[in-house]
Amino acid sequence: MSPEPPDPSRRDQILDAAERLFAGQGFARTTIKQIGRAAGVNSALLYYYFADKDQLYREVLQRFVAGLVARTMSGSAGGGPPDRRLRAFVEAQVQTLAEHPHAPRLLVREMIDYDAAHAVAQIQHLSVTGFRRLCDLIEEGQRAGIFRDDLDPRFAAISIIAQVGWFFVARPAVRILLRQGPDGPSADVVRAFGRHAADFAVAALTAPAGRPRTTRRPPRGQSRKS
Amino acid sequence: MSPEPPDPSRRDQILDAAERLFAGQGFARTTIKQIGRAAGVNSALLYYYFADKDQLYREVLQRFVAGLVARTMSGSAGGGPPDRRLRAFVEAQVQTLAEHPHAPRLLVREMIDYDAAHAVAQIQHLSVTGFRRLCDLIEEGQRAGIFRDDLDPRFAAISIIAQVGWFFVARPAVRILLRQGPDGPSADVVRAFGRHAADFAVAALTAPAGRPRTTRRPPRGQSRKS
DNA sequence: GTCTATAGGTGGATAGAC
DNA sequence: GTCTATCCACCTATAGAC
Repeated sequence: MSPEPPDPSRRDQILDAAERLFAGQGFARTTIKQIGRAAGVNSALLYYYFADKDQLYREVLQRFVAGLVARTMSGSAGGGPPDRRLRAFVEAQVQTLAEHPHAPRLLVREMIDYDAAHAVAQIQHLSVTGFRRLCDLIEEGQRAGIFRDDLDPRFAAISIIAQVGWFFVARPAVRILLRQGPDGPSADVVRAFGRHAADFAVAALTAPAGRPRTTRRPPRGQSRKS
Repeated sequence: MSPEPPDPSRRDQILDAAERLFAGQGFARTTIKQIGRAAGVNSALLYYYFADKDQLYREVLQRFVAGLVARTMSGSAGGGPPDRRLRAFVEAQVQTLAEHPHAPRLLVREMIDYDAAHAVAQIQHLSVTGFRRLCDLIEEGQRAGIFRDDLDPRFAAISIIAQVGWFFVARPAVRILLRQGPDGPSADVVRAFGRHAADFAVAALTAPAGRPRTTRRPPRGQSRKS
């Protein structure tokens, strides 16, 4: 494929191949031999570097999540008003996922197939960094009065993350819905959706300018507290 | 579990067991023998009713999607202003998924594992009904002037569906993020999130009362048109 | 470190009795 | 229609030569 890059250190070479395959066809359907072949090594060698298929999978996940966290964190860091940082957060999320299109599939598959049994540690990490950062951002905006304060920050954070997550996970459906080509939405459309998601989030959070919204809503005593 | 309902027609009995298992642990990890055991029949019998494991899976999907479509459609039907119907749409989506908590996992797994190869037909069906209905709703609200018109209706529809879809698919993560028990968010929290999602969607779509939003946004020539 | 060869286990699917 | 018994393919993981 490429003229044999000197030495991606074998180990990474295997991890790369594994990431591609796991993301592309899932854990179960990916065989050790496929990974070996794709990595250009004998399949038995995998057992020299990794204890078993399970551990290999966990390491792939770990490597990826670490990168994702680093990216989104740095994206929303720095100063500026909360809405600006919120926007940056969303766009960093989109950009990272656009560069690793199969990455979200890895995470989601993990959640779906194993109830995140392999990845609880990584997801917990994500939760105490990315998610928390987003919640803090929202709360800050609420205190500052530029975000409406009748939305639960944690729910809002989920809604915001969901937009982008779903867009990538449901790629095949999105492809059909938007009438895109067989490879899924083009890079242009992905970027456009990123801007949209940021707009949508900011619009939902922005406090209405004075007049109440069109819909009624009872005070609703925050039913979640246990 | 229940005192042996007389005759769920064997076939459905098998489909029920298969749906539970496929949703719970995925296609690959679910074995024919497991399904047989769970359905209380011999595994060989499955081949009397279904050609192979693949076809059984497709029938499970089909049965479920049909139900989902029927529900969300009737939920958003009827009269009322667009924002009210939008709210009804979201809440119908939540209610259906809450009653079939593993259902979205089935669909998503299908997209992730096989790029929706098994389910293109069903997804296309969803797209020409549920999704289109939602887009129409949004456009109607835009024409009526109660929804802002600077959002792309199809993107907005994706954002709206994403909230709920993600909430259920990412259940394990949501569980951790919201600090819920091992079984995932409680019924109360699910309902509360449903209300939130409707609020969030309506808030994002509702036209600002006069003054422009706080963030700048270039005219942006709808980069998606090819 | 990297390979060959193979043991050991499991799952999808079929044959055929009842 | 439903079951018993079994075949065959394939996959993970190990043993051991180089």
